[in-house]
Amino acid sequence: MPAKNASNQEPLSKSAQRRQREREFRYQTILKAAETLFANEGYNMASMEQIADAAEVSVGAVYFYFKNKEDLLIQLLGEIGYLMRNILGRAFKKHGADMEAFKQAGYAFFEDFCVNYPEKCAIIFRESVGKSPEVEKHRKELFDKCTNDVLSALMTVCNNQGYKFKGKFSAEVIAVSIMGIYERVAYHYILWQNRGENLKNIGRDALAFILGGISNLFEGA
Amino acid sequence: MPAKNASNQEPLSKSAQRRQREREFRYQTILKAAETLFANEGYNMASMEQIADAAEVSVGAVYFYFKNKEDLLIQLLGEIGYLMRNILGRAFKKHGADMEAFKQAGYAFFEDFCVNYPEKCAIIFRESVGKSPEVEKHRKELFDKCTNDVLSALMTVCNNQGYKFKGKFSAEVIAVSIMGIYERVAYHYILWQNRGENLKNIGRDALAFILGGISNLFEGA
Amino acid sequence: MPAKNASNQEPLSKSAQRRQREREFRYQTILKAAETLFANEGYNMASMEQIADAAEVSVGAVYFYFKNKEDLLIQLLGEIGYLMRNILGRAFKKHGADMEAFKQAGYAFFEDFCVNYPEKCAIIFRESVGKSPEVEKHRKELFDKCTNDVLSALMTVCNNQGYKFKGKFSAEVIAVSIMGIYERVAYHYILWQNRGENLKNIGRDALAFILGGISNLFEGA
Amino acid sequence: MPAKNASNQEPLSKSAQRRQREREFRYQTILKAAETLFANEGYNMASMEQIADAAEVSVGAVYFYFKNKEDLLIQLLGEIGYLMRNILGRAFKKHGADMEAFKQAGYAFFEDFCVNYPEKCAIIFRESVGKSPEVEKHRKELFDKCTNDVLSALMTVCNNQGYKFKGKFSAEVIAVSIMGIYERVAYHYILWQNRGENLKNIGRDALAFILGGISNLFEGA
DNA sequence: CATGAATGAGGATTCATTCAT
DNA sequence: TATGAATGAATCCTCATTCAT
Repeated sequence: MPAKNASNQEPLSKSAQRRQREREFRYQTILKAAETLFANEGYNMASMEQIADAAEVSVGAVYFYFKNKEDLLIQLLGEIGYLMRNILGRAFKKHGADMEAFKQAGYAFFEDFCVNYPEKCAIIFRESVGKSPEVEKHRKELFDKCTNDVLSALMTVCNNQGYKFKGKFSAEVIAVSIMGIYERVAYHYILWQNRGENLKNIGRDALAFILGGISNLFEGA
Repeated sequence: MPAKNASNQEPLSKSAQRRQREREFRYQTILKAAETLFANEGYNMASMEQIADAAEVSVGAVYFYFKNKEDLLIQLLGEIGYLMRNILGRAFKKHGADMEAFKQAGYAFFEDFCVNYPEKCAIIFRESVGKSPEVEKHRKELFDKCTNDVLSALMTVCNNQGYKFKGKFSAEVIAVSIMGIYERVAYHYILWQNRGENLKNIGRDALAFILGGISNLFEGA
Repeated sequence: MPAKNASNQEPLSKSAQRRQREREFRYQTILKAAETLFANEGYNMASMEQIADAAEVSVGAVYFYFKNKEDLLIQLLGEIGYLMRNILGRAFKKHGADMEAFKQAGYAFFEDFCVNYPEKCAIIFRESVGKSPEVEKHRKELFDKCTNDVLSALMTVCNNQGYKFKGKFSAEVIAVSIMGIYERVAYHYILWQNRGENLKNIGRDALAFILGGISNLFEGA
Repeated sequence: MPAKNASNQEPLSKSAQRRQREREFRYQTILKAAETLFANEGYNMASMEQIADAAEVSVGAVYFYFKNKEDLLIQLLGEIGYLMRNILGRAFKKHGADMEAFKQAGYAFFEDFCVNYPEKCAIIFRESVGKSPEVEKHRKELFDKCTNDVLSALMTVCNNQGYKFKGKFSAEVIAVSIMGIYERVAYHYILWQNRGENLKNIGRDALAFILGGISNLFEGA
């Protein structure tokens, strides 16, 4: 992630390459340690020393790779958001970008993202909430991107399948609502009830609800 | 709220009554100060001294009425949750407990609760998230109650209007989803975009989406 | 104890007498509550509110009867010291003020004072130590009085039995030493080992040691 | 004292050695500052900030070396106890472990320990009394060790000199009594009367008393 | 690059004491 | 006299951050 030497195009020496690899490895090790601690102890409770200990580096090293504690959370938010959008986006494209694909993307969110990465769920949906203006800004940006993803997907489906929105319903509100469903269902069943094993069925019900809501707003659906 | 002398049925003396009133008044003053500061500065940034200053009392007085800072947040959560459920519940009952009433309750959430009490929105949806196990417990309890309210309302509508759920869709998942929509729409448009003036239309779109989703899961709707 | 109206010799009215009695009763109730709490929770840990609660009076009432928390401890020290010296003194006089009487006084300390009043032991030997210059002053005065009691008793025995101190041994050092034995034996077996039931035998051993020490310093013993 | 790297046997690098030394030095500096302040101002009155100031470090540094204020007192108790037992033990062994040695050990307590370290006297005999259950536990452990030292010494003398205790006198009670004499004589003449210069003679009188008490309990002494 | 000791501002909390009623 | 709400100074402790080695 940290792009040292980004513009410099001369090939790196062997040892420089190794150092580059080690650097990247350390960066990820620390980030992973922070993720685990933030998720399990809470952002506020997890101290930089604990994070350093868990990553088996010194406190100073953490500050070498990250500006400060907030930065750790922001980077985490970035990586988790990237992964989440990837999982959803890939599922959508893989199934042909029609309404069925939209559903499959929803399933992927629950079954691939939430079930496999409960700690990442805890970070985006719980630990990054209400922390600081800076974090909130990044959080907003991430959620806006996701909302736009959903919105684009909806539009794509419209175009591909010849649907049209009935009346003046704001598609953005629909997208925001869908995000809300994803978020709270994940929070409720993963973070509060720890029922990962049931999430497949839960996700199917949620998607049935969502698709019902969408189809009702279309003409000729 | 603090029920001194709850079981004791002898009528209070005049001066005791006045003290009781002043007591209640102080309690509310401090709670209001905390609400404002938590919403605007953030729970972590707001210090007990600031709260005391804002309420025009001493730090000690805050600790006389509340066990600690966490308790302040928990009481706030309780009062806000009570108000929110009241607004929704009243709107539902007033309109006859049918699907129309369900919709009106949703409108009430957006138009009466969110628009009039943006700070309370900030507390339940942002500042109380991921704070401590104790706060989280109370948050979960509140959201569980709300989910149950929605669930009961759905069931009532079913019975009153002779609807039946198509297939095995879990009504609980639907209820959780609806809560998710309420929460994120409020967060997005009130806390992030500060578009209280548009919330009426936004709420109508959200409700159209929700009702569409519900009706699609009913037989004979 | 609090001698209101000490010099005024006109006989008190009935109601004034009753008030006087009630006043005395309250004073003792509070002092007893403080004793129990100081002994069991420790002087520092026991709050004035706890003391007031235990005595079933208001905080203000405690301050009506006692100047401050320190005063509570000082009064306690006074009363306990008075009781302890009484027990020892009476035993000494009752047995004729000879060496046997000295021994009996020692037995009385262990068997009558320590065994019956472990909380008072905790106050004089533990809770009043190292608290404040003022308390320490009173503690010193009390121990000085006790040391003098022992010293006088020794001298009385000398005179009565025709003994004389061998050489230049300071009788005061002996008296201080004896006080030290009393104190630490009480502390060790009552406060640390809670072995009140064995204290009779323990006291006998201690006294055998003390008497041996004394007799060795006498000529013609 | 703080044994970083205790098991690791590889020789430390030069700079690591220096760090180790500095670490140890700081630790002792802080402890010394605490000792002085506890002894002169009292444990309760001495604030962590004062201690930090006196040691010329930051408050944080104090907490880097010690868990909390209580820990400071406990470590102090440990070091002082170690020193005191060493002084006594060495004197006893140096003089041949007979009754004369026992007496010399007593002299050493008064003349070497009390006179040279009045502040340490204040800590063990005054400032550590009745502070908290944790401190009291350590205090008890220390006094138990001392009592055992005295007991062992007595037994050694018995064996070496062919003495036997007359009757059933509990040697433990004698040991506790001797500790009591040491403690109160030190408290009385050092902490209350500040008569260090007379302590030599005072100690001799106390020891005469003790030895008299002991010899009287022996057969064939 | 890595280390980890040192910093010190900041904040929550306590509790003896006061005083209006 | 009695009450108990109110005060606010005092203090312990945390922990993100820095920087000399």
